[in-house]
Amino acid sequence: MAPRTCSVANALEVVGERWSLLALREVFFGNHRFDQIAANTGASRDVLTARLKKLVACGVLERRQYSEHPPRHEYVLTESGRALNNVLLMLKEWGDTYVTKGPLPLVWEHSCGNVLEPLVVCAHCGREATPESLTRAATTPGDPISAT
Amino acid sequence: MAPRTCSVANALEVVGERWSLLALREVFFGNHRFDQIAANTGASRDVLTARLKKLVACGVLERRQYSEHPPRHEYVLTESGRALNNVLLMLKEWGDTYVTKGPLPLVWEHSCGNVLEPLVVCAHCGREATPESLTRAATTPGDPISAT
DNA sequence: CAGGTTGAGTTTGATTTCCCAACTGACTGA
DNA sequence: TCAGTCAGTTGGGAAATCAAACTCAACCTG
Repeated sequence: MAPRTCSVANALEVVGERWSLLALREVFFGNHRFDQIAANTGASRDVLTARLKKLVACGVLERRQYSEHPPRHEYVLTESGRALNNVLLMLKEWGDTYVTKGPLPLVWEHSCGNVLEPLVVCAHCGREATPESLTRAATTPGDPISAT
Repeated sequence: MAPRTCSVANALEVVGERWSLLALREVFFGNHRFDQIAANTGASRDVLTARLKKLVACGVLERRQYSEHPPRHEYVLTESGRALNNVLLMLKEWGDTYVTKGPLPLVWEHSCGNVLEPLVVCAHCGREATPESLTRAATTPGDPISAT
């Protein structure tokens, strides 16, 4: 049986390997350079090289030259990379709530002045998207959700 | 330099290994049994055994006996596990938008009747949480975001 | 201009994980 | 009795990971 075709799986093919999301977190934080990313994530340098290369190849990051002599590059987010902010926000929220013990290492303040409590809502009605509020709208026949 | 303490990293310690999130996706889909999860994710059985064990140990899944003779178990989501729905939704959305080619394998319909377009908003003001709308509200001194 | 530092990786060799297929054991159903 | 299901476990080879050392080019310092 072939595994389910699924955008979650596709997404994880690109950013699901170890260190990828942490490297992206650093770029979101404004750390665009190899050594900063390596130090702040704890990834070993060879693996980080491979991850950054892959993220560039997949269009999540862009490798941009910021100095000619010596040639130096920095990593910046593409549109696709910026869109991963939502994933990182929800992962952080889940980690804050269910994993991190003690004081939170980081708290975001939203532009409205409050501490950010992220919520996933339906763009059409603005109500929360809970597991119970969702039903399958369309799939190819023969690929039911509960297929074995 | 020690890596940054961060709830994203903590979250990934628990659900960041390969197959963990896909296994959880299957449980969300109503597939609670080992063989179904193995078949639908494509994970090898030994790795899946280890992942499920870890998710149970971390309180994301619960292993529940549903038959005594023979002893059989199924995996169900805890509260912590259900809270991961948001992460999966955003990963799916990102995958839909930036990775999956061709028709989407799955479309959710929200209870409001529309196709779900998930949006991350601030629970206080209801406006979207974009990278630009966020500033650091509190951190321990000496751990600035851009620390190297 | 010798000596040290920075930045961005490569290389190396040992360790750890992963993958796959086969196997087990307890049972069911024909 | 014989095949099939379920939930793993075992074994061996392939692949990925780790940490530390190394490279190379350029810059900085006195």
